[in-house]
Amino acid sequence: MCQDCDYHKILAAAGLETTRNRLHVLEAIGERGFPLSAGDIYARVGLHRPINRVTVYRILDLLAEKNIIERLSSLKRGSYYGLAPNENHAPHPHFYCTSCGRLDCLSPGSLAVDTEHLRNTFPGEIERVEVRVDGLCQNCLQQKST
Amino acid sequence: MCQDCDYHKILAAAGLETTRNRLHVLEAIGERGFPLSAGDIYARVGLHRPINRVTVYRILDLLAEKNIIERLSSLKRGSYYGLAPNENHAPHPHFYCTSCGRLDCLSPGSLAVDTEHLRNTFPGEIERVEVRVDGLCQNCLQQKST
DNA sequence: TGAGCAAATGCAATATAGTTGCATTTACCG
DNA sequence: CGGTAAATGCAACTATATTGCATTTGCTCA
Repeated sequence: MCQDCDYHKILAAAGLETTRNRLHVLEAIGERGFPLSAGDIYARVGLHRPINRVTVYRILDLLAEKNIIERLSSLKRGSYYGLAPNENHAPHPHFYCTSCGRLDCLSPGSLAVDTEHLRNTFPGEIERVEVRVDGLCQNCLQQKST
Repeated sequence: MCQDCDYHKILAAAGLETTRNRLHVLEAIGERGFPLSAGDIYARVGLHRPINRVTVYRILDLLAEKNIIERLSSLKRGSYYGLAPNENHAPHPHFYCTSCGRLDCLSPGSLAVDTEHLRNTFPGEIERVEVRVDGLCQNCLQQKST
């Protein structure tokens, strides 16, 4: 993710002003193929223009609340952020490597979860389902065996 | 979870000494029907006997590493801990209420995930799959509507 | 255009969760 | 009983995130 998303349009659709910081944050998240930590995003945005750490956190909170980005969890401290599912991106599971700490996107179809039954029977309200696979990525696995 | 687990036996099987602190940590986790945060566990164990925060963290790390307990993530900061899947407990998804912040166990069958295909095709090594449903629990949903 | 205003951002201080190094205590083994 | 390794305690520290308040930015309407 993502060449296909017009960030300006997305922000406007959510009723948010299109500031340079917000665009840079979105670009930082979208230009990598995998979710980033707040610290990573802060560092990447900072390459373009000085920005305050707090501003990054606030933008991330705002974008997550508006469902533009998605907050993802892992076994590491701190959250990761990726573009939220939308017309261009189907919801998909992630893979967390317990060795190198990188979070990767798995293809939407790689792990089928049938939420139908739960949605029909659960007494509360379901907003989203997060599926994360933990283990060793190919790289780390190979390095261990040599 | 869990009346069915003999914690002493479980610790011994993992080659760990059965200290009072470890038993109290396991009891604290097992006696509630849902996973607890490190802070909760620290507080509950402290009711029996003074214990150091660091000791709790170290025991949690150790038990998680030995697969006796399972570290769970949520949208909140910090991890939750529950008894790990074993002969008495099938792996199961969890529900995180974004309003009250409580993490609950869902029944093992409530959300079927077919990992077969992924396990056959994934180039790395898969250790576990964590499935978390986010939304509003029944309680919080009712309180909002009144 | 520019004054007024709300939203966005910056900055410093603080909070929360977890970690590290080292000293002390406990529990096992001969 | 004495020696030794494991477990625990304590203080300091790190990383991540949040809060309150001051300043800047950018939109709106005269």
